[in-house]
Amino acid sequence: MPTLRDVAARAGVHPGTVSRALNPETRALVKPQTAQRVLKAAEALGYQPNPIARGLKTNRSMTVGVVIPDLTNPLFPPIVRGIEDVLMPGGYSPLLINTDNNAEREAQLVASLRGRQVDGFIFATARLKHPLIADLAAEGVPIVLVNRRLDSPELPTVTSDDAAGVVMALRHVVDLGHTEIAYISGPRWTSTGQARLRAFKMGMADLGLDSSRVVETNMWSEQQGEEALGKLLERHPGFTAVLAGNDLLALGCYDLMHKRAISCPGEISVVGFNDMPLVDKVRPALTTIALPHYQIGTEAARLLLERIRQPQDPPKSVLLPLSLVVRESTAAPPAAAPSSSAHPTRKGAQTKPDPRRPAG
Amino acid sequence: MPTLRDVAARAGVHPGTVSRALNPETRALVKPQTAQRVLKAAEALGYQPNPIARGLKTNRSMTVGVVIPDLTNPLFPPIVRGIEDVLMPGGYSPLLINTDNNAEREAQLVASLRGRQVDGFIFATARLKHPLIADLAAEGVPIVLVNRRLDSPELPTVTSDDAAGVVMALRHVVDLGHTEIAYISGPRWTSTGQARLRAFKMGMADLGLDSSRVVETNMWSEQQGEEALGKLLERHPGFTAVLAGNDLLALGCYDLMHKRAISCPGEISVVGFNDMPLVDKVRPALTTIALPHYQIGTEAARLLLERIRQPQDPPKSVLLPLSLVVRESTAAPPAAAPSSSAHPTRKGAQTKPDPRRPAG
DNA sequence: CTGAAAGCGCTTACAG
DNA sequence: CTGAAAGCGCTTACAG
Repeated sequence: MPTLRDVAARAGVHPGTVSRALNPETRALVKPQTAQRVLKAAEALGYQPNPIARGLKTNRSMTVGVVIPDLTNPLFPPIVRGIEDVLMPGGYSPLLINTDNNAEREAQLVASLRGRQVDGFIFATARLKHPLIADLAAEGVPIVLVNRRLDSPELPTVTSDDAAGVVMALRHVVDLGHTEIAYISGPRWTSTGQARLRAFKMGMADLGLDSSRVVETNMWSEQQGEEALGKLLERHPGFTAVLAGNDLLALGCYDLMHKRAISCPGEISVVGFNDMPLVDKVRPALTTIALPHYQIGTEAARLLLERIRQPQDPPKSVLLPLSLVVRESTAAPPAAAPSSSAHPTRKGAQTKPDPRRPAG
Repeated sequence: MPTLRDVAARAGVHPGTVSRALNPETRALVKPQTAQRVLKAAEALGYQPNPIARGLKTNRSMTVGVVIPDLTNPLFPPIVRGIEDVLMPGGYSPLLINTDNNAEREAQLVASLRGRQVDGFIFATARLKHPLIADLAAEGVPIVLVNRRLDSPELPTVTSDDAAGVVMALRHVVDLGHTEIAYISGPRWTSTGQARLRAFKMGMADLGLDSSRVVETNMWSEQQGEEALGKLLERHPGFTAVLAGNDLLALGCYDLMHKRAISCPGEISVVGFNDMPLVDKVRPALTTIALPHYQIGTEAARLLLERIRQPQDPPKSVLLPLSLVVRESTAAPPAAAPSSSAHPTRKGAQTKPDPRRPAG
């Protein structure tokens, strides 16, 4: 592999000059003709600068850490692709680590990434209390959060409007005629779990509906979703629709309903959250709130690049819009067809049926 | 961040000595007591060696390129996790790139990885003819292939036994009573597409069955699977079972059958290949041939580490076993119940029904 | 067994 | 505008 010296020799200039000519930011310092000569020599030799050597000098590695719970959770691949597709053209490579929701493992892997001199981090694993991330931020390490926030400090974040999503889901089932609605909440130690639960309670109260049918899980998993629906059926029977904190929890509901031969949406309607890849393929295809996964990744990467390149600019955050995707897991409640008497206390809900779906 | 010099100062020795004491491979060169002192000083300072500086000297980056078609294809996340889980404890970090099956994009991204001085590559994108990989191999770059091979040269590869898998699938549907069996082949420019198609033809011939109901696709995609089933129905009607070259093609069959209201497995049984995550969740849950995805990743990473550390050892390959997973997409053919008269020409097929499934 | 020195391939003040 | 030089944090022949 040719080095700077080789290019310098061929162009008949000093290596320092080659360095300046090749870097677009310093090219202005060298006479245009000289720059031309250098560029041509570099081209002829197929010269590629060695980022390791550059990194040693500039104290940057041109890599960033991307911290996710688990790549095999279908939510993350599109986000990671979005990150890569922005980072790589920007000259940065992502270094991916999976924490398996294990704080110790996370600390260890993050330490190894710091040892590799990563120039910043994208975290998809934030808990409301997260000393590791808070400490990193305090040290001035560029950080961007995706999906979830910390309770403090204010870090640049790419999230979607959790509350608005829950309200959309709620309005959808209410429009179908449901009034007895249960909620399976994700863990309260995540900002998403907390925000979505709050939105459910407020939304139900606004509609004058009973918001006491709630079970909280302590992880975002299918297993927990299955257990949660079991608890709901036991403790708060009589509901005809259940909103799940995310798609994994919703799929867990499917598992239990399959075992107990409860029909979905015949007896109980289910709404998820996230629109993970493939939830359109399950039966019944899942009605859910869609996040722009890929875009979450691209925006996060863009934000991080900004933090790295202009560290003193005030940190920006991005709030992405979401949308209701109506599929097969929601329908009118059994027996009581949707009529005005079926939802006696509704105030403020739009009665306009969803245009993508035949009424009733 | 403390450097070697800091440790040396604290331990009262020369930086060279610190380097030797800290590296397990050279530790024997320094007096045990000195080594102890150095280790303690390093510990006290929280010293972490800088891999960038080391890499500059040793001409290794401790990174490897991992080249896949597209991370959002559910087949790859478990493989990538397997790779990471072996590489990272070994001190290496994977650098992931997505080619989108675009040779130009692949060449460009591989070049950027080489610029980053990766110490080796794992390719999941091999075509039978693949000059890029062949050239890299000729240069002596450590390479491991997963899933697919080149026609030459012999590179270390982690694959599963494609032919055996097809035979398992075939025997399964024959045991259910099918004799009119179609095949949707993946692209012939991949070793997997080629090997599986051959195995189907040979297997059918061995059973004395008609193996002419074949359509070849030019990509592994749902879309192509849907089109292929359409062609089969048009050109070779009358079959009661279809084996798909992989799960994506099988899911494409589902799409067409859903549109045309063809019942699966009522009218046509479908068998996939790969057991991608989530194909157990689709309806009907897909009967398929399961690959040990995660293990493919771990084995590939292990093989690559061997190639990097002992380049002159002869290259090894690994052939992983697969297994039939019977779910809901296969059943006895319609009308003709499985009886001896229904498969007049069977020779050599085991008639023992699959134990995991009630007969007929 | 340990020190002194050179050097990996770059970047960047400092002169001129 | 360009050259000469120092140095980023390591490793590793070479002495002693």
